[in-house]
Amino acid sequence: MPKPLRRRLAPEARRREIVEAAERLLQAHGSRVRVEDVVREAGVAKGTFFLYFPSWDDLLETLRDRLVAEFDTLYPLPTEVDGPVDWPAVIDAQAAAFIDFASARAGIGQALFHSDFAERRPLADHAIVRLAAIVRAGQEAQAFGPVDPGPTARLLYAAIDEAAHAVAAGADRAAMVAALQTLLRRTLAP
Amino acid sequence: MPKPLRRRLAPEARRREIVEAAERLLQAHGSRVRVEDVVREAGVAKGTFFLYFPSWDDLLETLRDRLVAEFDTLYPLPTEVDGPVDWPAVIDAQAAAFIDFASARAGIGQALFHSDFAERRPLADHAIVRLAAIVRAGQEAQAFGPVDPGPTARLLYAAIDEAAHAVAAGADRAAMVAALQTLLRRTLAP
Amino acid sequence: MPKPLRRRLAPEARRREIVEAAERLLQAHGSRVRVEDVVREAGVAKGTFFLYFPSWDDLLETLRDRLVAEFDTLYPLPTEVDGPVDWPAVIDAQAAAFIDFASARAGIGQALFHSDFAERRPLADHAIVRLAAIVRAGQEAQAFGPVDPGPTARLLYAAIDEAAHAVAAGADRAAMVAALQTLLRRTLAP
Amino acid sequence: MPKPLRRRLAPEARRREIVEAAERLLQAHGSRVRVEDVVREAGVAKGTFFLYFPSWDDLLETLRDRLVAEFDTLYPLPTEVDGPVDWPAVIDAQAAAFIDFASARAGIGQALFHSDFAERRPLADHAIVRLAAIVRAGQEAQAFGPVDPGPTARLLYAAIDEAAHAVAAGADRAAMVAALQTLLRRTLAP
DNA sequence: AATGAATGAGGTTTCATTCAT
DNA sequence: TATGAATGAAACCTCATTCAT
Repeated sequence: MPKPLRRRLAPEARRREIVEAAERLLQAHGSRVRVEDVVREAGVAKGTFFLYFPSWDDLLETLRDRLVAEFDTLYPLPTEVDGPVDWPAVIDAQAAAFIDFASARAGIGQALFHSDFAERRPLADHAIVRLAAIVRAGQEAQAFGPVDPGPTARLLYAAIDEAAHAVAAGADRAAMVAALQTLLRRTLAP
Repeated sequence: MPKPLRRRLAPEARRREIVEAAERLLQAHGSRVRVEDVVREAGVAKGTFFLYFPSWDDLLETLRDRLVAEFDTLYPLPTEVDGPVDWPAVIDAQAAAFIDFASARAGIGQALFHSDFAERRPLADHAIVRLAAIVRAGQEAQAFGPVDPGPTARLLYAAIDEAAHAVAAGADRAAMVAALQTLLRRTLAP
Repeated sequence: MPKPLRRRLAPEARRREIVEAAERLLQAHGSRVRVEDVVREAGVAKGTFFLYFPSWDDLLETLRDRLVAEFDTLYPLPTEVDGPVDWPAVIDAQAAAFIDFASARAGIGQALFHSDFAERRPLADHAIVRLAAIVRAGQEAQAFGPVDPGPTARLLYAAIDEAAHAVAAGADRAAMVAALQTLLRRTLAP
Repeated sequence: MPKPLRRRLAPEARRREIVEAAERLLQAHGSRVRVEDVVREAGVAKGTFFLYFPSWDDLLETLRDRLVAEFDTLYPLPTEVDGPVDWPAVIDAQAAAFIDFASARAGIGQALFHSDFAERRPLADHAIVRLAAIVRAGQEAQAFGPVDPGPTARLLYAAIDEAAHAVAAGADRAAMVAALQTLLRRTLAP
């Protein structure tokens, strides 16, 4: 049995390895994953885990922040500096992007957003705030009707999230995207 | 001295006692509730619990079925035997009913539908099927537009559920209902 | 391998078995003893331990209370109902009794009274209060001089305890008892 | 960029830094202090600690030796070269000195002398030997009575230590010193 | 049918000590 | 000499489930 030898890494690198190991496992097995599994996957000792994360929930929180930041980076909101924005198209694109992003990460999504963890450590509604901002900008540009942005953004986000969930569960992507776009466009129509 | 055997109740009654004890506790404390808590609340021994439910998850499943059936009984769908049906009004009424029903049972809802349990034991999409039926009936009556009933029902259900969640969490009920009705009517408009 | 079969006992009996197993081990190995050791010695599962004691320190506290009560029962203080009391003799007898009692339980004494546990869960100074009561009664009976009972009792208890410790560690019992009795009688002499 | 090597200090100085950091922390927090805390306080790496002390207990032993030596230096025993010695006064003075010395270092005292460490690494009874020497010298000078020096010194030390402990815990210093001096003088009186 | 004592695998977390750099 | 990332055994504790009574 080849002893797996102690590899010394820069803290950020080791931390990232653990995070990525967790990501892989959560993706595959959802919230059944435990510290024990993560350290095996990452090839580190159990103590090493707690060197980087005070508790299991702190790892999940890190993962959640990472995921949110990653989406924001991949799909930034347009600004008006480059000319007028086609807000309906933006909503469509963001929704489609979210579906693809989230349905490709269904296991993680379940573990982070639809599990007991989400209940224990509620998330500031970043995605909803983001959506509400789009709605308000579209309203200012006369592209959207006079819906109440806050509550509406919340409902739309739920629909988008559900679409991602459905696609991940095997639903027809094209049908879901079409239904979602109908819902979005009609709800926000002037 | 013969033990004071608790034979007071017929099996069905005993089973119901346990179920109702669980309901009360889940409502109050969500998915943190344990077998231990339920048997204490129900006034039965731990073993008795497993006499009636092979596992904890089976109790939750029972609870889920009960909840679904209760809603269906309280808010039955109209049939056309009594004359034409105002389908948009039906959707509105069902949505409002759901919001009130679910937001009054937020703890249970969390434990049954937004927890690890929901993942372990996925639910046949009863509520969505029901909504799709309404959509189809409305379409046949020319009251709704040509949306794809299955996917659309799924998205609408997500929005309705989210509205209930938001109301339970303290959001303004009137604003949520208004936003939701806008979304429903516009999405389904002919 | 003969599976050790599950023995069902009355709670008090099982609790006593655990306590006594702990007593044996602490006597032999002092504060190195762990939950794991106790359950093995008692022949119960780990969970059973925590069924009876919320934490390890709670077991130690139980042991401490037991020990104190046992001494009080074995060597009760005399009352004046049966005629005048020879207080110097009482002090001598109590001290000798304590030495024998405690030196026969040195391991336990260490774990309960001279360990980090004693620091974490300080004990109400039962033994000192008891000694102070004897000093005061002796003073009222003109048998003892005008020392300050509280502080003096504290110092005398320390001396008695140390004598027990020394005897347990192999010191000559007769010499320790003699030195202690000299100290007690002279300190308290009228 | 070359690492800022901390070669500032000679080994002896570095070692003393660690010892003093430990002293400060033990004084403040007793036996709860860990290696981690000490190295942070001393500003050295964890490995450095084990370069100077093979184990945690070795540090504590060093600390103990230091403390004993410090007391001996601060309060040396008188010799007869300068004329006759007032042995009862010496005992009183040493006791009072010990009380002040030890009660000002209660945290350290707990960690070194009243903890599991004291059990793991028993101390050669330096303080007791010292006290016995005083008793014997006093006896030779006819200042003390015919008590058994060894056992008596042990008991007296226990009383003195307890007095320090009590003062540190908030007891009235004057009352404790008075009670202790009564005990010492009477026990040793000719 | 009912009980509740007992189980034990599984979970998180701690920390003195090691060792690659 | 110094560092600090890494280790891993060991600790405490939980709780769904079992089974002798």
